[in-house]
Amino acid sequence: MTNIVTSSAEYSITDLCKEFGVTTRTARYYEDIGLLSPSRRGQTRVYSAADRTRLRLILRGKRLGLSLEDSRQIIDMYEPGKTNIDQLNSLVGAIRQQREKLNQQLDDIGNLLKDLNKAEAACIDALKTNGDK
Amino acid sequence: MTNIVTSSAEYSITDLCKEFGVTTRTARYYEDIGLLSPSRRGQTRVYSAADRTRLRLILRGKRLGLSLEDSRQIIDMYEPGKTNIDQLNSLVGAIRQQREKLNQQLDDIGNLLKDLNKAEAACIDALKTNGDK
DNA sequence: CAAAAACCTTACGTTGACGTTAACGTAATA
DNA sequence: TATTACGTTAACGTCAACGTAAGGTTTTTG
Repeated sequence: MTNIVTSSAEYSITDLCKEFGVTTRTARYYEDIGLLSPSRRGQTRVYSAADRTRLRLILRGKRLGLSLEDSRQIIDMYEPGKTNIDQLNSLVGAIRQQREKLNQQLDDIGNLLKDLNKAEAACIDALKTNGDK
Repeated sequence: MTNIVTSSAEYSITDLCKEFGVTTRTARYYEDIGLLSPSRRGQTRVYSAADRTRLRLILRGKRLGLSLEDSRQIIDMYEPGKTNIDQLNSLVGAIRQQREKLNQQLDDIGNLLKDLNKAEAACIDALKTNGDK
């Protein structure tokens, strides 16, 4: 259940997981590998809005077929904490690489959608032709 | 569909795999699980244009984060060999489901691209500001 | 106040998608 | 003729991303 007193949002592990349709095992696993790091109240995990956002980004990545390491990279892009120039430069490179991959995906999706349209049309046609046999 | 003069192109396993940048192990594995079924000349595999197309579709699926089983489903859509009406209907359902997933992906990619643009801009800005330290 | 619910850690198990090694056959080539 | 290149099967290994107990606290609820 959500908290009224502390207005800055907090989530229990089950609440958060239910919201995104993943198991608690998943959230704990993401913590194990350092993708999430909720604070603690005693032993119990307390997830902040920022944690929630990170999880959202991770799952978006998954929908796109990214590995968790890919997602980690991308999420790290949002917080270029270390202002080392070399790091920034390689970051720009990584960003452009990701963008190329995404453009390839866009292309693939377009083609696949076309294929699906054709397949559906053929199906419906077969249903019509065959429907009155 | 494609074939007019039986332009029977043939490919060896290494040629095909080199063309698509996968290992022969991969092609054999796809055969193991029934995703490819090249003919044989003696023991040796002989891949046809149709086999090549199937491989291309499988790899396109992979780029989109599909599992091999997903790709199998989709590829099977292209050959609705069995004109059972129930199958056709469920096929149409599957097609629409895939389309929804793809639309979700389109949305995700759009957002991710936006994020990457922002991240890149921030990087470049940091480089400019910091470049003359 | 007892039982159920929700939290925790630890640790072994599983699945998909191949990698890798071994052991061998065949065919062209130096 | 021997080396190289390409083909084969069989089988164990690996890695990511969790699933699934097992066993223990704490909190909530009837």
